[in-house]
Amino acid sequence: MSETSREEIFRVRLFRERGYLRQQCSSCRAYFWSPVRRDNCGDTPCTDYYFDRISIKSPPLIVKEVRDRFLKFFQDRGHEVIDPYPVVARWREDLFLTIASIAVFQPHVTKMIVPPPANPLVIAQPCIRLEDLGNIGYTLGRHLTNFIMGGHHAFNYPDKFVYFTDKTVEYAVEFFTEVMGVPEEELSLKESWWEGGGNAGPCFEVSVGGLEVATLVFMMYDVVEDGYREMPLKIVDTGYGIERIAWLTQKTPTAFHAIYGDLVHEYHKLLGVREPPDKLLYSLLRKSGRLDPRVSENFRRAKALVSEELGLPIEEVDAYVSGAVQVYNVLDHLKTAILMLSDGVVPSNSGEGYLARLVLRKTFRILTKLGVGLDVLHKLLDLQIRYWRDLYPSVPRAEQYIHEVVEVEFLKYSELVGRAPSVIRRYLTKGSTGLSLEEFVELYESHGIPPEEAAEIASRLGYSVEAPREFYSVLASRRSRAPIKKTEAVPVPEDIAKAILSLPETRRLFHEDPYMREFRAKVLGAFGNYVVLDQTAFYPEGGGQKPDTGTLEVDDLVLRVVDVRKVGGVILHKVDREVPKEYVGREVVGRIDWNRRYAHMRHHTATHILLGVLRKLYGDHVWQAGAEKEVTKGRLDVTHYKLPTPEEVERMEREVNRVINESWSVESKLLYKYDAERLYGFRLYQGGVPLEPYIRVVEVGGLDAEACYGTHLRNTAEVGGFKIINVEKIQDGVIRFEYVAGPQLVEYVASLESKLREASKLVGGEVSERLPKLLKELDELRRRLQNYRDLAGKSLRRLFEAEARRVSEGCLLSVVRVEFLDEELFREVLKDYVSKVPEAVVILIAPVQQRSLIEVSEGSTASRYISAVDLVRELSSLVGGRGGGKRDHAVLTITKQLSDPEVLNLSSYLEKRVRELCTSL
RNA sequence: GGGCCGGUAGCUCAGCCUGGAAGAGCGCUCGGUUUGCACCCGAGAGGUCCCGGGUUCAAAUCCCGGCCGGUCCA
Repeated sequence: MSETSREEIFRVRLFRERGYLRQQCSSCRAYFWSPVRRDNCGDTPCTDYYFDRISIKSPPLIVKEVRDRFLKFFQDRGHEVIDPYPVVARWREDLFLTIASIAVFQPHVTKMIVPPPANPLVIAQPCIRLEDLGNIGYTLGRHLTNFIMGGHHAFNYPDKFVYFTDKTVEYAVEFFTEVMGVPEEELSLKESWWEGGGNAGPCFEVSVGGLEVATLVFMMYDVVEDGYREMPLKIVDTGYGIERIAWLTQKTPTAFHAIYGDLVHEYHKLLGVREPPDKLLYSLLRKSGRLDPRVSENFRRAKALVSEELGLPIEEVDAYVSGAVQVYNVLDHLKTAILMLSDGVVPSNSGEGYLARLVLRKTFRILTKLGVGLDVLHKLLDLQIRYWRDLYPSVPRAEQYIHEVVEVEFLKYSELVGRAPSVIRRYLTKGSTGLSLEEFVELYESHGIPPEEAAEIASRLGYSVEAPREFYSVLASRRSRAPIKKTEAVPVPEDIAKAILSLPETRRLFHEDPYMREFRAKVLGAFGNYVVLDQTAFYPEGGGQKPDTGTLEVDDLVLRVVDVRKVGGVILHKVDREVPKEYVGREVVGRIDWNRRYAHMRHHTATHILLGVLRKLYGDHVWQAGAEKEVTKGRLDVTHYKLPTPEEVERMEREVNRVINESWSVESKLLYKYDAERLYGFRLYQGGVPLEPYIRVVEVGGLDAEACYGTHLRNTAEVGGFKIINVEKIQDGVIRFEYVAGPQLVEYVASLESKLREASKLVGGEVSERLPKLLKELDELRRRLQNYRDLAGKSLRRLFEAEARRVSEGCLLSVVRVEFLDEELFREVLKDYVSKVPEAVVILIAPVQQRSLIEVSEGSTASRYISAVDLVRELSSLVGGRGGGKRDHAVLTITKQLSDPEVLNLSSYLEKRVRELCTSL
């Protein structure tokens, strides 16, 4: 975009009409607009904060009041109010969390796949951003990990213009001056450029007294490889900082005071932290405008300035501030965690669950440092849950879950902390000079111990180590930013996918009548092994349901359908042979393998019932994390934080079977996306969010409603029966259920019975009766074997003693031949014997079938004269075989049976040789 | 989804790099000592070294595959 046209965008109607001046900031050189002359752009860090000194007509407003005024303002001006979406962006593949109000409409609306729910619209969207997780508190609340973004949006289509820059700026100025009562001359609109999520556009940053309170983005470009490409859709994307506006009206020393009200005091009390006097905080606030307090150097300077101004010792300022910052962190993080948990996140080691764990662990670290435990944690949670009841309706509904799962997480964290010292000790004994940078990294990445903590524990263990300064940069540089590869498995060969682009959507008979087994259709295309029809009852792989198989008959040719795939709206039948082109246009008769399909339908409907039962039993945090429906069984993975007990599993089975017995009807219907969402909420999207304006909703009584492509039974009774056959934890926070329905249940029982029968046959009677007896027998045999081994050991030892000959002062030689091989026993007896007779040299010769063994063992005295391993090497050159060992113990294995004369020769040679070796010293 | 760490006695762990007889502390049992709070002394029991395969005369140790747990990241 050229400079001039970019400038043009910023020259809006209101500026011309009211004589706003375009000026350049003396500090950041950016251009900005204001009705009066100013030296700077009015945003930090170009100015100090002074919003608390501006006289604003609005009374002090809490967050909820600001939100309501914001919504009402835009509602009065023709915007439809849209209910906020969850903070977990389940509808997006590329995001875990809702980071902005516009995220709600990406990508389906911004890519023009689906129209917006209203146009223009306004939304007060709770958002979570964890980028600043480490900086919370230092900026006194300018940065938060959660906030409400007030967004009014207009989507301008090529053929339908709503409004763009002029109106947007007028709304902003009117809102801040008329509704909030900010004197117009205090408004400053800085020209800027916004980019994110693959889109870009010019924007205004609206500031009041140093505080940026809104951003007005005019999204109009796609970011492409070599620059920008104009979008057909021009979007007004605004973000009003609801919390910041509340801060502006309340003029409290920090945004936390404005957001959390009395909770600030109560949290200080519960955490045992001294609350800093307001005077100190205001002084700090003033200093942190021009200095970015996220830079630790700046933060120190700000505190030094405060100390000077108030005449307080720096240590005191330090103590006050660091305590307060910890409290602010706990306030902020717990609220973020509560919001995530309320929207059904289950903490885990991957996905959005990991982010929830991250936030919680950071909080726990502070709590532990402050010496606060579970009881206080529950009180802290209680206070916030009560405080946010009205503003976030999802919070009170999840109250019990929040308490439970936070406790589970806290206990896990405590275990981690308890493990840390022993882990660090292991690293310290390795190197013993302290901890290297490498080791710090490994401690963090493999064990979750942050460097500060590692250093502290190490120094407690008597090592002087400091957390390396370069740690985080090293860590960051390691993060390979490998692009998220979305290698979508190509369902069909690429050339065929291309070839069918021109074909019309296939009429889906399996949706119109899931019970259709036979149908007539016309061949629209034939590509090698693939056939496209004008309509079909064959279900393509999708939604975890396996595809149908069956036959297609054309004239007298019978094609076996081996696979069915969907590309866009076109359904492809893969058959067992090439289909001649001339078949295009002919009529076919399709027959699907009904037993297979009916089994799929049973397992599919059973899956929906089970999910509904699970959500009823555990709560709304139960989300489908994956599912598969086969002929032999169904499989459902769900998010939950602990393995179900056998009693719970029984209860699930009873509940599902009750639903089956009561013959509930199952309804499928096509609904407009936004109607469906309004009716059922986000629980619809258990299996992902279809990017389509109309959604197929499958509803099982009042129990479950899901967006689903699959084929379902008409009535739950047809499921026939239900049994869970396996429950396991496949990942932290994810539980897998496997189950069978209908006739498969009989198959399952039959296979269990046959296994049991086989086992009974093997043990010779009823398994539960025979097994204890067999075990007892085994025990008895073991005991008896032990007796014989003891006996053998004793006689072996007696042999050593009987054969012992004094060959020299330090050597007592026994050469013993045995006719069996029990290396374990040999070792036991040998070791015991030589440990009691230090002069002993015992040579055991065991000539056994394929493998003869010669084992040399020596007492401590004898091993000073003779090296067992040398002796063995010498022997191997004499009689062959391979072996080795150490000075007091060695083994030689010969891969044949030694003959009696050989053994005799060996014995006399050994005697001679040992005598030689002992006396030569 | 990927990287990294770990799995040895009931518990906490050493041994693994560099292959050669399965170890320590705590706990447990018995005996002595003591009867003041982590007693002390002596003796003893306790092992699928996670599983499977490979290399080797020889594998807890080396290599490959898997399972389980943990952790960091996307």
